Amino acid sequence: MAKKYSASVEDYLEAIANLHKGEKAVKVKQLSRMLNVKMPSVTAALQKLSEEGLVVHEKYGHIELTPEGNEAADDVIRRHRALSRFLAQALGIDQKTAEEDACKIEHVISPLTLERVIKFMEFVEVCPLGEAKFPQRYRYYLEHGELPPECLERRSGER
Amino acid sequence: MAKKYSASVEDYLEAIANLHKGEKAVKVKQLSRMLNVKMPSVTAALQKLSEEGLVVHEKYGHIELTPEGNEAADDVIRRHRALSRFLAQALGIDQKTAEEDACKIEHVISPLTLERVIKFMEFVEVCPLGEAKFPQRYRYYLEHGELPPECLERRSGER
DNA sequence: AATTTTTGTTAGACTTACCTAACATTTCTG
DNA sequence: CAGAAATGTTAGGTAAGTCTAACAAAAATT
Repeated sequence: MAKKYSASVEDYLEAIANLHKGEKAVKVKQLSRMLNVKMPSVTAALQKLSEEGLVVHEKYGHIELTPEGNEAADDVIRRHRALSRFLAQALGIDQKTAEEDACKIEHVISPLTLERVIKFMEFVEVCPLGEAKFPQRYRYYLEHGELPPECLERRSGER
Repeated sequence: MAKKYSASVEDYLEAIANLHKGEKAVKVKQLSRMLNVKMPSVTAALQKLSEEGLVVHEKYGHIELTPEGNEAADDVIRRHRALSRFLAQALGIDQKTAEEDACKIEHVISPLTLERVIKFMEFVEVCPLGEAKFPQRYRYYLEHGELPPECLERRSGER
């Protein structure tokens, strides 16, 4: 259950799974472009992944994930999605940066923290109080550098 | 300004800076323990760091940071603190896990995301509305698996 | 179908960052 | 202060993961 793979291995698995969703068969070249790596590096990586039983790849042939590889890939993708959503929606980070950071953080985040990130999103979406407007207010704060009017009104006397 | 160092280099700089705050001179052995690495690895790393002008270290002697090394270390520590606070305070993660995750994420987070993490904490602390109680409510949600009473009361009719 | 182009692989090298074993220096202690 | 213990260094190895150059197979083109 949920072995620990290197960042590199996870990247390959993730990329293969994502490419697999397109109609065409997954090729070395595609992976090479997607991962910003030269083709020989892909070949070498696939060899290792095959030996480890995560990928099926015969010389010059298609690239597929084994059930185990698929499971691992799904896990990475799950982490990736949760993180990029969190970064974009909760922290108001632009899509591109959110993607990039998710790509890195997904390899190092602990299961507990991931779970909490997910819970956080749930909570924000579900709680009907001010929190529902939380992201919007936070955006305002980001853009204007000061609290939104509805927050300021009540400030005096508090604290 | 703010060059890009490897995770390993950042770890060494951070550890040296932190140990430096104690009274004693920083020694190889301490670093070795702190970073879970054998002594020869430390020696090798220090050699490289010396060559790069980040550390001053003569054979068998004390270990110190150059101004440049110090600046880099401060930067890492800044990232680390912001992240561990965020994880602990905003996401309600236990101190130990927050520390561990911060240690990893600090090496890969983008400047923008870091800034947003910091801004998020500022906002939560500063906004006088429901958001001030946000972390508490979120904790409740974590512990009980459902929204706190004050949220539930207003649920009907909304959406 | 033969040739060119594209894609994939092999071979071999390099970098980072670790390790163990053996040796050297410092520091502690009797 | 001399020997023992602790600390530090050197030498040499290993593993991951990348690269370039050269070769091989497959696909596309005429």
